[in-house]
This record gives sequence, C-alpha cells and structure tokens, in this order.
Amino acid sequence: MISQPFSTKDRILSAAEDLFAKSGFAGASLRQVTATANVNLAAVNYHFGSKENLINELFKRRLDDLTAQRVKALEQVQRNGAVTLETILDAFVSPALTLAQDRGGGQSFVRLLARAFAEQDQKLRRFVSDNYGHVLKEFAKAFLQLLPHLAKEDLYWRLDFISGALTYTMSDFGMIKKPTAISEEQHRKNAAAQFVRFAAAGLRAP
Amino acid sequence: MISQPFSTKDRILSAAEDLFAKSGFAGASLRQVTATANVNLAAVNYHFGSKENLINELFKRRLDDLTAQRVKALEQVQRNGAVTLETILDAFVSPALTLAQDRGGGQSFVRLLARAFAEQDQKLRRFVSDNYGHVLKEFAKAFLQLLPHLAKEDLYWRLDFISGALTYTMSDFGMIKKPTAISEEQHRKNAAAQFVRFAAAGLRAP
DNA sequence: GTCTATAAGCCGATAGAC
DNA sequence: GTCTATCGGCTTATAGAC
Repeated sequence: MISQPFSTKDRILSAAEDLFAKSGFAGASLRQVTATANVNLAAVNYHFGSKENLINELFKRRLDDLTAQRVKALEQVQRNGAVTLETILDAFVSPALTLAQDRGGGQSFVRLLARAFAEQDQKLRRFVSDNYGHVLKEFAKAFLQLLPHLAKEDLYWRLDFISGALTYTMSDFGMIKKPTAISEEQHRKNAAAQFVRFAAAGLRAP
Repeated sequence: MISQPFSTKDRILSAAEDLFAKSGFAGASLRQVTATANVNLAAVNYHFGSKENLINELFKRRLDDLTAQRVKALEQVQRNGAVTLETILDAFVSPALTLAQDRGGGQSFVRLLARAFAEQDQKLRRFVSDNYGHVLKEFAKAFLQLLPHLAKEDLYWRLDFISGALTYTMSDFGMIKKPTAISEEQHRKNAAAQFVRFAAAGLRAP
C-alpha cells in the first residue's frame, strides 16, 4: 500500500480527471482512461472497484485539500484580527482560484465541479454536504457577524449567488483572455481581487 | 410541414429535453428518448438526422424565445424612462427565472444550459455567441451608460460573475426549499428581487 | 412518416493465467 | 499487481418493407 509518485493508481486518477472534465462522466470511457494512463483496462476495477467509485475518489482527493486550505486561510484571517468581508471572501476564493489555475489537474478538477453541479447527482451532493458542509457554515457564521442587520434568508441567497459565480468563474478561468504581458500569478490575483470586490458589494446590498 | 400540437417532432424534443437534463447528453440514449416520447427509435434520425443535431435544435427552440423576451423587456424599460441598474437587471433576469420555473420543459432546459456550460463545447459556444451575442452587447451598453466611471474590463468581469450566478441559480431553482405557504409565482418574484438587489450592488462596487 | 430488423461497434465488469 | 480474453448488454445509425 506504499504510495509511489507515479503509481498506477495515480496515473488512473490523473487521466480520469482530465478526460471526465473534457467529455463528462458518461462521455469518457474507462477504456479511454486506461489508454491515456498507459495502464491495463482491468486495473481500474482492481484499484477502484467500479467507475462510480473512481469518480468519488477523484472528488475526495481534491476537496480534502481545498477545504483544508480554506479553513487555514480563514483561521489566519481571524487570528490576525483583520476581519472584514473582503478578507473572509479572499480566504474562501483564493484557494479555489489557485486550484483553478493549477496545471497539475486542478484546472480539470474545477471543471469537474461545474459538471457535478449540473448533474444534480443526489449522492454526490450528499457526500459533499456531509463531508465539507461544516466549513461553509463556518464561513456563513463569519459573514453574519459582520452583517448583523442582514436576515439569514437574505444571506443564504447571496451565498448561493456567490457560489454560482465562483464555480462559473473557476471553470472558465483557463479561457478568459489573459493579456500576454502579465504572469498567470498576476492574472489569478486580478481575478480574485475582482471577485472579492464584486461579492463584498453584493453582500453589503441594502 | 404543418406543425401539430403533439407532433412526433415535438414529443421527441420534449422527451429529449427532460432526459438530457436529468442524465446528460452522453448519459441519455436515443432509445430512452424515443421510448419516453412514445415514438419509434428510427424517428429521431428521420426528423433530426442525428443526436447532435437534435441537441442543437433543442437549444435553438428555447434561446430564440428567451432572447426575444429579454429584448422586449429591455426596450420596454428604455421606453418608459425608468432606466436604472435594477430595471435593466430585471429585464435580463426575470425572463430567465420565469423559464426556470416553467414546468413545460423550461425547467429542464435551464439545467441543460448549465450542462452546456460545463461541457465547454466550442461548437455550441460559437453557436450561442453568433446568434445571441448581440443581445448581451445591448445590455452591456445599457449598463455602461449608467456606470460611466467603470472601466470596461471591470464591467466584463462583473457581467461574467452575474451570468455564472444566474446560471447556477436557475438550474438549482427547483431545489431551493420554497416555503409551502407561498405560490410559485411569489417565489419566483422573490428570487428575482434577491438576485437583482445583489447584482446591482455588485455592479456599483467601487 | 412509421415500422422492423440489423449492422457495426463500444461499454463496464470479470474470470483466470502469470 | 498486471495481463488477455471474453461475456452480456448497450449504443447510434441505416436499409428496406409498408
């Protein structure tokens, strides 16, 4: 069970991430996945049991990491005392946009996320809500403390809008025409700044 | 070529809309579509030529209508003189949310839109941009007139965020827990009002 | 326009050798 | 852990009768 840098399992996961992002879960076959990963067709069932379970492990791998980074960023904001709508939003958004720019599969993964939303797969939603819902609640609590006059119902609507805008922005991130003069890092920071400014104003709406 | 109320063609389109929304373009087969529509399997190729072309006609049918309603609403706002960020946003958003609530297939269609976005299908994007892009430009122009100090680049970022939030909201619309006491019409108006308030504040961000 | 029958091929999953 | 070979079932698309 020792995990090697380019194990069969890893190669399958990476190939699956790319192909499912490109063609969808139903649109990409395990035959395509194993051919791209340069492994035998039977290896998928040996290592993951089924196509469905392979997909679940795909989400688990990335969401564990993304969630941990968001929590870390939020805690850091709260420890440093500079708690504003902007800094909290940045703690939520920046890890996601960094992932959206990562060529090592993260870029594919955020497109997978957009697909998962469109799927409205109840099992997947349950999985996400069970495993990562508490983090969203942490952020909601932080926002509410800064917006004491906002009704909870209004906040939830607005957080939904923000989630939608972020999902859309992340998944399109590779396509927004980046001025060739600036670095990817610069572009990512610009996107985060634009997003935070927009979302903070939206949260402050009367 | 006389279009009858429940022609084979119409039944195929409606069944396809529902099934593709539920299972995706690759996930739902023409066999499922024709079985649901109560028509023969061969009828799809007779009337549409191929699965891909059936999908295109699906989008054409709804987007022609949605775009026309948006243009009409925008013109009405501009004729009546009450031109504000809120009224323009409402002209853009309300026809979409009405569609999202329509049980006669519109509800399925907006989920198809979310899927199409996740697909990042270049051919479909080109089709949408070629046929409906001029309407988005009309709205952008109207916004810019009310936000003379906003850089164009900033506006485009914000319109992207708004599109994402709207796509997400529409496609999730059937799932937001509606208090049983209020009517669907009421719920739709509430969603539109929440959205317009949020988006207008976001557009006005410093 | 609608039907049956079928072509030609891809699918996920597994049995069993190595 | 990796391989080949294969099972049973599904897919889109079409040819040709009615």
